[in-house]
Amino acid sequence: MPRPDRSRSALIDSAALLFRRQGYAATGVNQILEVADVKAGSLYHHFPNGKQELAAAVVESAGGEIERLLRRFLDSDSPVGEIVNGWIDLLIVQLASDGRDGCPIEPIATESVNASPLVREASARAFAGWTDAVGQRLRRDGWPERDARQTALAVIALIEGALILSRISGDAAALQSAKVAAGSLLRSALAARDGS
Amino acid sequence: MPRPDRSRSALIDSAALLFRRQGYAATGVNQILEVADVKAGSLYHHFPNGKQELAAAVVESAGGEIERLLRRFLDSDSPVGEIVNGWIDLLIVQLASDGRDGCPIEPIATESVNASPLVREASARAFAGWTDAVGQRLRRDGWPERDARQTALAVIALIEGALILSRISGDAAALQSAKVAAGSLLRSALAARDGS
Amino acid sequence: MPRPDRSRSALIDSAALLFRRQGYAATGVNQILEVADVKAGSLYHHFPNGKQELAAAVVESAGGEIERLLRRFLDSDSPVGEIVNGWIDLLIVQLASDGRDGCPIEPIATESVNASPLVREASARAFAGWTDAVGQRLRRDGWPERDARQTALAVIALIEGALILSRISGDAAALQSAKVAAGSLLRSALAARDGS
Amino acid sequence: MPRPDRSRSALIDSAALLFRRQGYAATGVNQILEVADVKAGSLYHHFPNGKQELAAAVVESAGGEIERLLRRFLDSDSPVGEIVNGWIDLLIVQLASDGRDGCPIEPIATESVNASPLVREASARAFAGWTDAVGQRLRRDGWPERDARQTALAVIALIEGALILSRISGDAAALQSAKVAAGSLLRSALAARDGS
DNA sequence: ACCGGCGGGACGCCCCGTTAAT
DNA sequence: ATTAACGGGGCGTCCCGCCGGT
Repeated sequence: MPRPDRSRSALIDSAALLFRRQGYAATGVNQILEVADVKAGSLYHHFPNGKQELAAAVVESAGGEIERLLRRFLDSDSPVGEIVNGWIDLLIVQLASDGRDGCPIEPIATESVNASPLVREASARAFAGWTDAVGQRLRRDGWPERDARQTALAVIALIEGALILSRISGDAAALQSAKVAAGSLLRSALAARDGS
Repeated sequence: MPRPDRSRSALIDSAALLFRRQGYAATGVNQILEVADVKAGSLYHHFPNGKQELAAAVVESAGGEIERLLRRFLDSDSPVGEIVNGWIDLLIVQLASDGRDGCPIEPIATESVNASPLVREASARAFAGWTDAVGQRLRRDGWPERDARQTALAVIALIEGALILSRISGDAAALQSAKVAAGSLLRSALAARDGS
Repeated sequence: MPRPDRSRSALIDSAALLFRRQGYAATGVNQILEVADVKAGSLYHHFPNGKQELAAAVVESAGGEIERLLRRFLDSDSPVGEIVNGWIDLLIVQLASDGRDGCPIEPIATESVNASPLVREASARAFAGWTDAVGQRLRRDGWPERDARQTALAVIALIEGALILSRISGDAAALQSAKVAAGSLLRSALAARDGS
Repeated sequence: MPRPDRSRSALIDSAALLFRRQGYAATGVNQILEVADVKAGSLYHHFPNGKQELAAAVVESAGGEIERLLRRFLDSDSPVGEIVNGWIDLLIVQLASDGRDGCPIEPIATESVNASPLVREASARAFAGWTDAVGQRLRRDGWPERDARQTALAVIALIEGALILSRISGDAAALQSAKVAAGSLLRSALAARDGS
């Protein structure tokens, strides 16, 4: 007998995997159910608003998990630039994995931006959380508030974009360039601050 | 009487519009046909491989158009940084338009990355074209080949990523930050080169 | 804490309302549960045979209530014709109400005629009760058994049919015509008897 | 190879049969498709609004067919009362058939009255057509306009109601009583007119 | 005895992208 | 070169058990 609430997390996990690889619209609910080994009735019990609500839960879950991991990385004493470089290296490895996994949130977010406010808002929260994580670390390093926010946002954008380009082109060149560029952004601003 | 080949371009234009707003999988062939005012038979006359081939044509068309426009911008005598800033300003305006239009290619590309090599390759070509346009301008400015390529790729990734984040968050902050960051990347690399 | 058996009557009342407006098959058990503010477990406690048994209970309850009301009307000293006219006037008012309510039994009965003997028999009993009520009054007025039965049946049929036609056409014309016709049937039969 | 437009009429015929026996909501589209031996795609080609539009077409088709038949009956020289008696006898025979067939329109109409204006209006037209057919015959017999309309409406209501009661009770008593009552209504009014 | 949460399959209607015929 | 037909699958919701708690 399955213990209560196995269904819910199984659905989120399976959906996260499939959305990440195939996209939101291209992934059928039935496929998710099959992978999760859960019957349709249960989905509707846990997520009365169906696929959209499930997607929002996936975004929240994956976004939160990534944010926690990111914050743990950023808590280290290493320079931010090195931490971000390490982070991107992780993405490169993921990209080389079987599923050619990219960002777990971006496909869901992009496809739902004009269709599901529920998902859009969850995605916005997730990205904001990541940006805040980086921004707070920069502030701790002594960056002025405004510069910290802007640079954090640019770094997240740079990584997102590079991940997409790399997935499409099939090689890691974009991510490698992003490493160099992120290092430059984080260093150059530092230099500017030091130079003041 | 419609002149020959009205169908083909009407299909591409309509599909481009709809894919950009709704995504690839979420856009039905019937919807495209209706908007284009074209009957199903014509689609399979011009694009025997159906929706995928149409999407590839859209990517090629939109990608080429953007590349031509980008090259015209980059031909100016202004500094690259200013040109890129102007480019991003255009995207900010587009984002504020009715359709909250983002990149015309990225949604198609992301959704097709694991599903349609045809589209994936067309998308890769488009992004490579843009990157080359920027890279060539940097080389003309005297940048060494390797730096030019890397920085161009990073700038395109940065813009792509910022556009996505801005679309999702609903405000232009990410694109604004991208402007600052792009300026920094293009300037700092120049400085590094000059300083050497 | 809800007092025992609130659930049962709440279910019957809610189901009666919804079946009458939407029909039997078109009304979901979940909708009934929601309106009744009762959880699924309770339904299958009170009605082990589920929706069908609930429908039968609704028919029995509503049918009995109407029969009691009808008998009270018919107990008056007024001529039958006038009583029936008053009855139809009530239906006209109900029809003009918010829910455009028709007969509470007929939709359930019609939909179940070939599907649920349980409900079919309950419906037959309800209609037979109404017919008997009218027939008994006619006998009390001195009508011969056979005429009383036939005319009572015809009057009930006439009213049922007129109610349906009025609901569909959206105006009360059919019910108005039924008033005239019912008066004629009850008078003419009387005349025939007197004239004999 | 099926010749064009076989699908459309096959769908209407099959739906008419099934709706009449099982009701509208209780009949699944898939069941109709199976009986008609037609694939789902075709249904939505001929009836873009789906089940509702199909039901409206069924009502229109069956209603029209009955009206034509009814008018042919009423064109005869026999007295109206006899014609109506003959008509009811037909219904009694139908009721005794395998499918316990009742009115082909009433179940659809009743179930859709609060759900589908499309069907409601088609049903109203059908019933109005039948009423007009009887009313016109009465006028031809010399009845005054108002009496003709009212009596025609009452006769149709009486027959509809009796058919329902007979279907539910499982015997033809209600229809038999309706024969007597209809005869009385049509004769008594005639007598009144003659007596004037 | 009564109620609540969760799960289970089946099926609801609709529409998809596509192919053949007229 | 348009209208008809084709299967298959889209998501949602159906009605109903089986528990555990009270």
